[in-house]
Order: sequence, then structure tokens, then C-alpha cells
Amino acid sequence: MVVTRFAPSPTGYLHIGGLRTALFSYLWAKKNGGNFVLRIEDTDKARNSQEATDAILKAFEWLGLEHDGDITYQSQRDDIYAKYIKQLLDEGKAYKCYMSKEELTQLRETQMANKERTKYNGKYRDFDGTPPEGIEPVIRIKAPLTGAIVVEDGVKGNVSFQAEDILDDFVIARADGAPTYNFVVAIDDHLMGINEVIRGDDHLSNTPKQIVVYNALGFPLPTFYHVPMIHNAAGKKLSKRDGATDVMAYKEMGYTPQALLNFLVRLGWSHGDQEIFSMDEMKDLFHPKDINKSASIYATDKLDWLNAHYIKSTPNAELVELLTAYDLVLTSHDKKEILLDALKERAKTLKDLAALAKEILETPTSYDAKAVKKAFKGNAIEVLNTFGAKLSVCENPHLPTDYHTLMEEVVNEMEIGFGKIGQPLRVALLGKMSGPGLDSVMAILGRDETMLRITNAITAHS
RNA sequence: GGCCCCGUCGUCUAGCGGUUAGGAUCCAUGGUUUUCAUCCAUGUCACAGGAGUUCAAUUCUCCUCGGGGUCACCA
Repeated sequence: MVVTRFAPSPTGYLHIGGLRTALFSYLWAKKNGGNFVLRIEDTDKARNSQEATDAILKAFEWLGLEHDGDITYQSQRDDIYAKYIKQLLDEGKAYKCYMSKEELTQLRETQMANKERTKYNGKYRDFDGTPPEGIEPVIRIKAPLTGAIVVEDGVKGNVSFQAEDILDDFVIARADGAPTYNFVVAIDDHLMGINEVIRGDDHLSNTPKQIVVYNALGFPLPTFYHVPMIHNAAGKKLSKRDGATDVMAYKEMGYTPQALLNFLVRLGWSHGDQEIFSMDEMKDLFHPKDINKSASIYATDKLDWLNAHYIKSTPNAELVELLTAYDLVLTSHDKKEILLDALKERAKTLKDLAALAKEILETPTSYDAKAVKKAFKGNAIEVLNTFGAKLSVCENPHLPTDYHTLMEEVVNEMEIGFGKIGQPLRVALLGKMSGPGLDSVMAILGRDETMLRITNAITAHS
């Protein structure tokens, strides 16, 4: 059984990069009929907050990424970590280090001055004398001093590190007893049954340390997949300073979960030439072997295109639901089908769609000057009058075709082109030169509102 | 700086020794549309550089250059 995880530290909102690794983990678990579990890494009490945890959970809920089982909170597992620390101490695989912070700093400065790599010198590794007074020791793990540590990575291949290059006896428990990250990650992943670890490749260089812990504790290694970073336009790691990286901001901007997920799954992963993936297709087709090795730049052109695509293919009933989040309530509007059919092809976002609908539904209070100049020349007023007269005596116009017939009659009787009626009518109804088909607009508005707008325009421009 | 990773159109990517280097997006043009948008068609644009290996390299190897990540009693 494949078990994957997402393990955020609750220091802020869920961001785009985190979401993508979470999505990959989720898909890989689901493809294999396995579990996707959540662990909140809230050991840094100074920086963590409940609000951040809630925000992350809320984002997952919006996107429909459900985790399996209970959420694990590292802050509640101190006794577990303590047990393993004691075990390593007892087995002689870890030891107490009494080096003071000052001495450690001194050591580093000397090493830097000599252009050496900064690392702990192993002073207390085999210490059996009397410990110095007044110093709370940290616990360090005995790391191998030489030899290669190979990370067998499902994305990057075998990555080999030399112990002497990167390892020292790193701290697994601080002076106050609190365990450190690389230690607890290994324990939690093992205890939670996680056997496939998908995470950002900024963790690749941490992995040898975690392997040291796995080995010391006798835990089997999971399979690692280190996915490349997402960079900003400047080519740097995407950070909170890069603007819209809060996942929930995409909801506010009017993106659909489907579009965002589809966009993200194609960032660093592909399946041939396919661009559009339903959630079912993602679950079916995703495989970490198809994750590419190089970082990608976060550019949202394609997200807009995908969002427009999904809006176009979303059933109107569903759109009505979604649009309530953008202050547009169409539930009782009898022409909502016509309205949404006319508008969903022209909106990049749900927010756009709501705005577009409001524009049509609200009687124009001003007219675009350029449009007026272009449309209201020649006999435009006369054309509008003629159309208005026909409309006022028309029996119960209802569908776009009813209005279209009326327009055709005017065009034929006055022997004019369609543009001669279309342009002034458009400006009268919408206040500008662009918009959906006029027959649809009039059907949406109904006869009374249409008449009102025509009359208003004639008054304003004759 | 040490260690590690990466390098195909502006962007996301396909390619897994032999291709006119493909798709998508963006941009441009044309068509459709009374308008705008959609949609359709067409077009512009890429293998970082240099050595090898090979009959043949975008593809394999090495070097250079470039970019990124990481080096805590943060996670």
C-alpha cells in the first residue's frame, strides 16, 4: 500500500509550490489506491499559529484534496521523540554534547577563517569524563565520518554524497530537549507508514541526514521523489514576496479548483502532449517517473487559458452556485441560462463573469463617448425609434429569436445593413460597443427594460 | 566558498542515436461574428558553448559557462 504525505509547517497560508507537491503526493497515493496523509510540523512554537493551520486546511477543502485518516501534529508527539532519543543514547548511537554556544561559534569562526567547512568537531563523541558545570547538553547523533550516502531518488536518479563533505554529528535534540527537524521527519514518516516521500528538491540535501537517522533507528528507507522548485520570473525560488502565491487568493480572483489543479499538475509533469486533465485522468495518468528534473517558472498565461476553458465547459447550474461567491445571485433569474450561455465564453475568471453579468443587468448610466460618436450618426435615432415602435407592439417577445426577427424586420423595411441597427442598439442597451449578441441581451433584459434603455438612449442622443 | 541539482521556442513541455525538433500558451495575421469575446486556420520563435564517442548526436561522456538549491540548538 502506497502512503504519501504532505507535511507543512504552519507558518502561513498554503502556497502554490506546496500545493503542487501536495497534489503530486495526493495523486500518486490515489492512483495506487493508497493513502494521502497530513502532518502538521508545528514544533516551532514561536512561528506557528492555529490560523495558519486552519488556512491550509481550508485551502485543501476548497480544492477538494482530501487527506486520509487523522491529522498528525508534531507538537503532540514529544514523548515519542523522547523515546527514540533515549533509545539512541542507550545504544551509544547518540551522545550528549556539552559544547557551549560560545565555544561552537568560536569553532565555526576558526574554521571559516581557515576556509574550512564549518562542522562540529566531535569533541564529545567519545567523551567519558566529567561533564562541565552549568551546561545543558544537546544530543548529537553519531553520523558516519566517511563513505558515501546514496539517495536513490525517483526523480533525480541516484545522488551520491560523501559523508566527509556534508555530514557531522548533527543535533537531534536541543538543550531544552526539543527534537530537531531532520530527526523527527524520519521518525514520523516511518511511524506513519509513509513509504513514498514526494517533496521539493530543496530537501534533497537534507536527505542524507535523514538517512542517517533511518539507519540508526533501523527503519527501512522510503522511496524519495524530489520535485524541482517553482521559480518566479527572476528565476528564484517562489516566495511570498512574489505576489499571488496564496492558494486562496486564486479563489478570490475567480479561478476554479479544476483550472488551478490542472495548471499545477502540468508544471514539472507531463503526459505526452495532453494539456487538459480531469481529476480522474490525473489520478489515472500521474506517475512520478514523468516528473521532470528542472525547475519551472511560474507564469500564469496558461492558467488563464485553462480557467477560461473550464468556465466554458461548466454547466450553468453549477456556475450559478459558484457565482454566489462573487456577489452574483442569479438563482431566481428566469433568463439565467441565456445570460450564462452568452457570457461564459467571454470570461477568463468567475469574477469576470460576475462583473460581465452585472454590467448587462444594470441599466447603463453613461455611454462610452467613442461608441456614441460611431454609432449615433446618420439616421440612428430613426432606426431606434422604428425598432422601439415594433417592440412595443410585439406580443410577448421571449427568446433571442423573437428579438432577432424584430431586428430583421427593421433592417428589411428600412433597407439598411445589420450594422446600422446593431451599433446604436448596442450602445443604447450596454453603453458601449462590445458585448454579447443583442438578441440574447434583449431576451435577458425583457421587453420593458429593453424599451427603457432604448428610450433613455434616444433622449440622451437626439 | 564547499557539496548537490538543473540547462529544448518568451513561458509550460514532447523527444529517450537517424525527426522538415512536435504540442500547448503567448504574440501576429486571416476567417467566422452587426461589435467584442469564443471558435477555426496560418505564421514567428528553441536544442547554452566546446571537445570527444559514433557511420550518425538535442539525445551518451567530459569540460566550460549559466541558473538554482543547501550548508542552524528553523522547518
